[in-house]
Amino acid sequence: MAGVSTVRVVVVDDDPLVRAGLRMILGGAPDLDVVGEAVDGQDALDVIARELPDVVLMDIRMPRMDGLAATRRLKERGTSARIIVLTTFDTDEMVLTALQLGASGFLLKDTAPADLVVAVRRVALGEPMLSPSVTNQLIAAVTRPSDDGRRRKARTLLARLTEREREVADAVSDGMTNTEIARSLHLGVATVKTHVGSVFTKLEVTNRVQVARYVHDAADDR
Amino acid sequence: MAGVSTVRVVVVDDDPLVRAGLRMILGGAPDLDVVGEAVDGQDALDVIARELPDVVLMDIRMPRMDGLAATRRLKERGTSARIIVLTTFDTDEMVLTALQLGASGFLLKDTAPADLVVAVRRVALGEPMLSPSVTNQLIAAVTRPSDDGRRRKARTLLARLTEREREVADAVSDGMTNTEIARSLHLGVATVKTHVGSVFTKLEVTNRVQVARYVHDAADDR
DNA sequence: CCCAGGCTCCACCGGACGGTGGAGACGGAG
DNA sequence: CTCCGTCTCCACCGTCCGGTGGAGCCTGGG
Repeated sequence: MAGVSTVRVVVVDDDPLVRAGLRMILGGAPDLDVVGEAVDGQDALDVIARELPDVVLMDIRMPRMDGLAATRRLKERGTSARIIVLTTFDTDEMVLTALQLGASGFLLKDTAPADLVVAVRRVALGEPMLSPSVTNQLIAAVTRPSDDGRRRKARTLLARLTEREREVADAVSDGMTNTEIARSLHLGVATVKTHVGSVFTKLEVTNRVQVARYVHDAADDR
Repeated sequence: MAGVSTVRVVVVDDDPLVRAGLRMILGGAPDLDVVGEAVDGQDALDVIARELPDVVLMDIRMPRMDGLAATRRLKERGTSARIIVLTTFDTDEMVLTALQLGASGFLLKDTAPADLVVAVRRVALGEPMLSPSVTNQLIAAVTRPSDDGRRRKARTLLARLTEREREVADAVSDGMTNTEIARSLHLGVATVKTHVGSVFTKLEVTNRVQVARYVHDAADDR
């Protein structure tokens, strides 16, 4: 895909100095070709549609349409361009949002020129490229021990349930009525009521919404 | 911290050929110094305790004690050494486990020698270093679009609720009865029932457990 | 062998829930 | 001003839920 020969790049930033700087840095590499510039997200959509670049360097903070919105639009219309988000700040939320939108890279503006060139090359090849601090955020996001307290408690309590009770509890937390559960498990309604009752006792709750809470807490993956 | 001058490295792998290879690659860099080798996790603990390296290149698959277990032990005893996990395979689980244990890097054994040297230097400086495919796994882990679908739907539907209805819906999903909600919001039970009713209509559900599902889906942060 | 525990079911009851239709007050949009 | 939406409440009614106290059945362990 793309540049076996030359990697076509579009630079999107509202600051003329930044655009000039990027053009100079990337232009210094013989295998990179800055084929277009845009000053905001709206502009970027046009330029990218026209130039069909391999890689887009996209600022986030821009007037009219910001870089994340532009990235969303591009991905929606199935662009083949890989997008590197380039920003001064790396707030947690922006990083996750950008990556969820399908950005291939997330670089801080303090990235060394040489690294920037490397990043563009790698992204053009389909590899991801993140600044170290962004990588750290990603690791932190994945590592998070979640809501350990509630989850442990929920698991402990749920572990006391018998097989059948567990099935019933699951059905309850799916929002089913006793009658529906009875049908679904091929049981009498009376039996379901018995099971639901012992689930209440074992989980120390008094209504089915609270059962749903426990079940969902315990299931909460990741 | 550590190597302003020389980065002290320990290589841990049960395969003599791999150790020799790594020693050659890293030894070729004047600022890197391979100060020790270990053939398994158990051995590694001793060598690292003795040599106090800046960076450890740690294989996962090893006899006696594997690399992940060794990493855990090292971190438990508060080692200052940064650990790069080096393996042929990059299963999802191993990656997450390694990072949760505090590994600073996760590289595949097909990493280019030059990149390996770069990785050791960066990790020595406290930066993370992941192979592209590992980064992709992390991104995938964070992206999970499945959750997103339910969540968007839930948010959309919940957005239709009025302020009051939203409060009532929250109370409902906390497992409160109508009477409790009435007391907590200083309302008549009749009013609560009305609100609950319109919540059902707007969310297109028929009982309060299903309301709890929507509310929790929409709230599901991370 | 018996007993404990799990699964299945039953009857009864009061209270909570869910659906329907209405009403008065208030505030903002047209 | 009138209309519309929101918030507040009311009454009625059938259903479902949750609690209590049973009862058989089967399996596995002491």
